[in-house]
Amino acid sequence: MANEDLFKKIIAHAKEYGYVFPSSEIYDGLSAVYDYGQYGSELKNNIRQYWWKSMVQYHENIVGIDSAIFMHPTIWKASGHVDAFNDPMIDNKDSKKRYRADVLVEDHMAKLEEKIEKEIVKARQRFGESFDEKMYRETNPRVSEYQKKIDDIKSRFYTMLEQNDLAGVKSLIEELGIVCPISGSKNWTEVRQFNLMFSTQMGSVSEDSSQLYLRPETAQGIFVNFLNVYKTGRMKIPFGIAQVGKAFRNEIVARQFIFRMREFEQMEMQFFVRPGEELKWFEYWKEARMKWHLSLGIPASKYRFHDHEKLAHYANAASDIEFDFPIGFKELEGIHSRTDFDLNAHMKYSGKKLQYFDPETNESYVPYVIETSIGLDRTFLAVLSHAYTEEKLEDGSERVVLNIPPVLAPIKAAVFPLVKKDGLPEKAREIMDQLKLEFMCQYDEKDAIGRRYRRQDAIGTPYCITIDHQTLTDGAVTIRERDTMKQDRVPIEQISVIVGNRLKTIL
RNA sequence: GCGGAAAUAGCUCAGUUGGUAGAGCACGACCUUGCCAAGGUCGGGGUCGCGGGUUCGAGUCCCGUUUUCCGCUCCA
Repeated sequence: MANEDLFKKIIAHAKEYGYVFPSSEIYDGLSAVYDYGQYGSELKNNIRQYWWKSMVQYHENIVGIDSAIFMHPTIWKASGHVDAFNDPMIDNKDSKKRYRADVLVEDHMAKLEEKIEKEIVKARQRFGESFDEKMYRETNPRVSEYQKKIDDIKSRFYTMLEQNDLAGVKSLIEELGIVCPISGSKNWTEVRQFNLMFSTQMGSVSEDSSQLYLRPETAQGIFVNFLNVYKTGRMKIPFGIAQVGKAFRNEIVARQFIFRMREFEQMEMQFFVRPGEELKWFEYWKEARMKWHLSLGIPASKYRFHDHEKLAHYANAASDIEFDFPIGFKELEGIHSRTDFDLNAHMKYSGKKLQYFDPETNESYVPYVIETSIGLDRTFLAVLSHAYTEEKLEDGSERVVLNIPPVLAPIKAAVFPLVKKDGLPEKAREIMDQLKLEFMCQYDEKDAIGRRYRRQDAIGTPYCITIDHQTLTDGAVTIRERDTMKQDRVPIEQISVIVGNRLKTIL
């Protein structure tokens, strides 16, 4: 596929031009961990700021927080992560398929249940109205045989899960003669536990209570601060709490460059609303978030919604904004209606009353929550992969240019003296020293002017400012625009206005 | 985690049947010059991913391992 080649080129470009490096590279790297380089960290910062401005600064009813990565371990029990993120997995060696070991056993039990149901249906047909199901279950030898098996499996199996007895689970699977639905073989690997949460210790004690998790999502930091922010910020529903921060998931397979990493950054906002109004706000935020994406100047055809049919345990509506990456349409942002699941859970586990007193209705209630959760690294990848352009110019030459939205570009302007003599570098330095107070700028006097333009194209700098001999007499410079390669002669005083104007493409 | 492929300079790669590493670009200095890349001279940079083994001798053959890519699998 041509797109795979494109993806490889983007990854190579990202490394070659200081956007993204493999982590710990001189030590052979670390799987699925990446570092942002000198331009990458600028771009990432700019995306983060652009999001923060549009969410927090432009919404009077949304405030931002920055909660710790370490949190009380009980939070992850309340959120459901401790249960949902612990899956025993088993592979079939013949089909190479992987299954959740607990699901295999549960499916087996479901099959036995089905057999019982069949017997009962048959018996009901036979006995007609006089059929007593309860009696039949207890007395029929075949049915009670099945039931005994199920009860036996249940009692052993759930003990095994609780005690983390993975070897036991494996021998149970073998004992039950469970076969792989694909290969039909019983050739199983060992059962392994995949805990999607990273854990670590706090303090020097090795007790259970000191075990901590690195947060697998930032949302919980907002929920547990709901009361603090609501009270101290004098917030009135509907209101939102936003946060940007790292989250960690020990993915079984983390791949595809920075698309799926084990350490990643989320930009989240939890919007608290009156129960019953959540679906209205869900639609509102779906639209608002799509607008944000389109404000970056990336065409609408690159985005689409994907409404979830299968909802997570906490949600009553969910939709993803997907982006057309070189690897296909993939999730970029999720908008979820999380109901009151999280606040209720924390209320239950903490014993604190996480309610809102509505002065309009004089009622207290647990607010419902609409969540917008966008991957910062994924947005970075979306911007970068859309920006990467290989152009064939009229004169037959080629250039590689990053058409990054100017507001996000790492370097806003580059300053060049046309030649390295005749006082041009001095003049250029003068302009540089002024401009860099306002924008991220770069000074370059090496190599031919054309080559310097191309270097800036490759890192996505929207403007190049060239100082020539004439500048010394007329106080004007040449300003060259990245996308069109057009040049204009403008007075020095106007540079900052022109560069600044292009950065105002916000919403 | 399974299967397949790959790993040589910052990048793209060459390196014959095994005989202790090359090119272009990039980078640095100097010279020349200038409005859309690749002038000249000189220079820096590699224990060939890592660890074993075979061999008088391994970038080259064998085994292991790490990382990356593709497919499967998984995915709040």
